[in-house]
Amino acid sequence: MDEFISLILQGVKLAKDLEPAVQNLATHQNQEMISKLDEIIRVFISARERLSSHQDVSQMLQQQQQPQIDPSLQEYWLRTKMVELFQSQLMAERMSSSSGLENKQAEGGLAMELSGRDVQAMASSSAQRPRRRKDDADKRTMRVPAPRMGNTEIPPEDGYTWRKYGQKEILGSRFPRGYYRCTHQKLYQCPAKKQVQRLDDDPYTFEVTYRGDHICHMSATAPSVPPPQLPEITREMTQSAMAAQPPPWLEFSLGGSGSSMAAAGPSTVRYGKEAEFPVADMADVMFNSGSSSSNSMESIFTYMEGKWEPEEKKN
DNA sequence: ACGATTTGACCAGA
DNA sequence: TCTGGTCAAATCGT
Repeated sequence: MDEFISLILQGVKLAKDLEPAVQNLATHQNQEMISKLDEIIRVFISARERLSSHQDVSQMLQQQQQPQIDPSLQEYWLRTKMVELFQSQLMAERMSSSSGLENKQAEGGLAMELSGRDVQAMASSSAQRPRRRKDDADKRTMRVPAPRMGNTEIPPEDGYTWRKYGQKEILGSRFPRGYYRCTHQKLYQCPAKKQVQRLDDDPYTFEVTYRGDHICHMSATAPSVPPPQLPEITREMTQSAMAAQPPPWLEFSLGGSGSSMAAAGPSTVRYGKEAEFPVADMADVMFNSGSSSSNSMESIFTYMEGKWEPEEKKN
C-alpha cells in the first residue's frame, strides 16, 4: 500500500512539474509534453495496478464480481482528461493572445497526437466510419463491461448523473439504444449526452457514446463545489460522493467497504435532496482547472488526503 | 409533490 | 422515405 501511495504522489508531482509548461503551451515542445504526459499516465496506471493487486482490495473486487476494466480504458480516461485540460488551456491562450499561428500549430499538434481517432481506436474496437456527420466531432465511443450480477440492464456507471429521455429500437440491433442527457441540463444548460447500447454479440458489453462535454461542474454556480465544512462527514456521504467518481476503476478502488454500491439503483446514480450535488470528483479537481488553474495541484493533495485519511484510520 | 422513466409521436437529416 | 434522435404526456417511485 505504501508503494501505491508513493506512486500516486510521484504522479501528482510529475503533473505538478508539468503545470508551468501548461501555462506556456504555445512555446512548449509538444513532443516533450507528450512524453511527460505518457509518463504521468504510466505512473497512475501502475499505481492502480498496485492497488488492485493489494490483497484486501482484490478480495473485495472478487466479492463484488466487479469486471476488470480494460487498462486501455483507464488510459483512455486519463488521456481524455488530459486533452480536455490542454484544450481548455489552449482556448484560454487563444483568447488572450492575438497571434494565432503558433497556437494553432500547438493545438493541431496536441489534438492530433492525443485526441480523436487514436483515443477512439484505443477505446473502441469497432471500425469508425471515415465519413463524418456534422456533430461527429465531439462524439466519443467506448465499450464498457456490464455488471455481471444484479441488474445487468443498468448502464454502466461513469460518475455522472444522467436522465433517460428516450429509447429506440435500432435497425439491425438486437437491443434498444437508450438516450441519456445530463441531469443538470435544465439548471446549468449542460449539453452532455450519452447513448448506451448493448452489443449484439456480447450482451455483457455496452457501447457508450458520449456527446458534448459536461459544463455543469465547471460553472461557478455549478454543483461541483463541496458543501460547506460540515461538523462530520459520514461514511455514507463519502460513499455517495464516491459514486460520482468518473473513473470507474478508481471508484471501486477508493470506494471503501463496497456494500450497496455494486448493484446501485436503476440507471442513474441518485442522490438525496441534501446530497444532490456530490463533491467535486478527483477528475474535476485534477483536470478542470477552469479559470484559476494555479491551485489545481494543491487541491489534488487536499482531495486525496481528505479521501485517504479516513480509510487509513479505519483499518 | 416532485423528479425520473417509459413510450408513442414527431422531426430532421441522409 | 426511412431511420435515428428528441419531445412530452402518462406513469411510476420516493
